[in-house]
Amino acid sequence: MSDLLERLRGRGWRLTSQRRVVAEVLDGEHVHLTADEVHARATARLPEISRATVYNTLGELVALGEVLEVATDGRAKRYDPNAHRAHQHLICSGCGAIRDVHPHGDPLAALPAAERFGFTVTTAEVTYRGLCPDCGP
Amino acid sequence: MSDLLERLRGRGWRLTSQRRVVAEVLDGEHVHLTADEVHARATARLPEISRATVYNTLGELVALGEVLEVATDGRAKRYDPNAHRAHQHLICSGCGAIRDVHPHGDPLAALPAAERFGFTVTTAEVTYRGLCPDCGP
DNA sequence: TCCTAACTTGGACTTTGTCCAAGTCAACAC
DNA sequence: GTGTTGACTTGGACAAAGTCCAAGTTAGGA
Repeated sequence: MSDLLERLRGRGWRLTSQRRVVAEVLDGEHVHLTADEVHARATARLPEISRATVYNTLGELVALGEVLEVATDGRAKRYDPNAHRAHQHLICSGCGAIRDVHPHGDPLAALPAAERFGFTVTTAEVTYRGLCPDCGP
Repeated sequence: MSDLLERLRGRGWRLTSQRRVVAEVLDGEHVHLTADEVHARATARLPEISRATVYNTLGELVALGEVLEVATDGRAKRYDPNAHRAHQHLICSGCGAIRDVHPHGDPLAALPAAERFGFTVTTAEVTYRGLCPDCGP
């Protein structure tokens, strides 16, 4: 993710301290933070950053394809910086913990043409749910 | 769904006019309504039904396994009465239309033990996305 | 160093959902 | 049929998550 900022600058992004901090907070492969969590961590480094800017920046990163938005439940969306390697999510129904997982095969291939109803289908998102070792079976 | 009410009564549910109306609104195989849409349709038949009761009743139907909750995006949850036949969802990124679809095989089987991290995995939910015929390719 | 369009800010506002005390009523007993 | 009672419903207050906007600030090119 360290070169993310350079990549974005190449795309005409204006590099502000706020955007830099948000990108730094999201750095790492296995992070799935809510917007509020991002804001809290960003505030630790840049006390005056506003919620609106965090939302704006996350929205831009998603639009640019650098971050994935994950709507795991009806609650807050989570932001996943691991956008450059296909993966799915495994979520604990007990505590909400999220892991990136890599199932076999391409889930898109499982949907036959007859079940596509004329749609141009582009993505298949799989959410596995269960109980993590801590939450017991 | 017409026998749903009888089934619920057998489970000790008190059969009120409000619950009957909510169940009737959800009747049908290919409905994916938000709580507010359910409330709007319920109000047409029973003007004084409250939002709280609609939320309560939907929550109970979900807990009883008669209705599925579908969190397709970060917006309102949708309620799917087609709970007794396994299926997945295909969503148009343009207009939000939702279709029930039936992919080949069991998506759960695609997740190898090594990718389960000790979780007891019980469900796999697949969301296909793309553009419907009306929204064009 | 200046200029300006782009960015940020705080607060008001919206949407979606939850909670609660008070009132109502379905179902059972008689 | 009537009475009783605990379960159900109601409206309104509240909360969480996110959007919007006018005013102020600033990155980066000239």
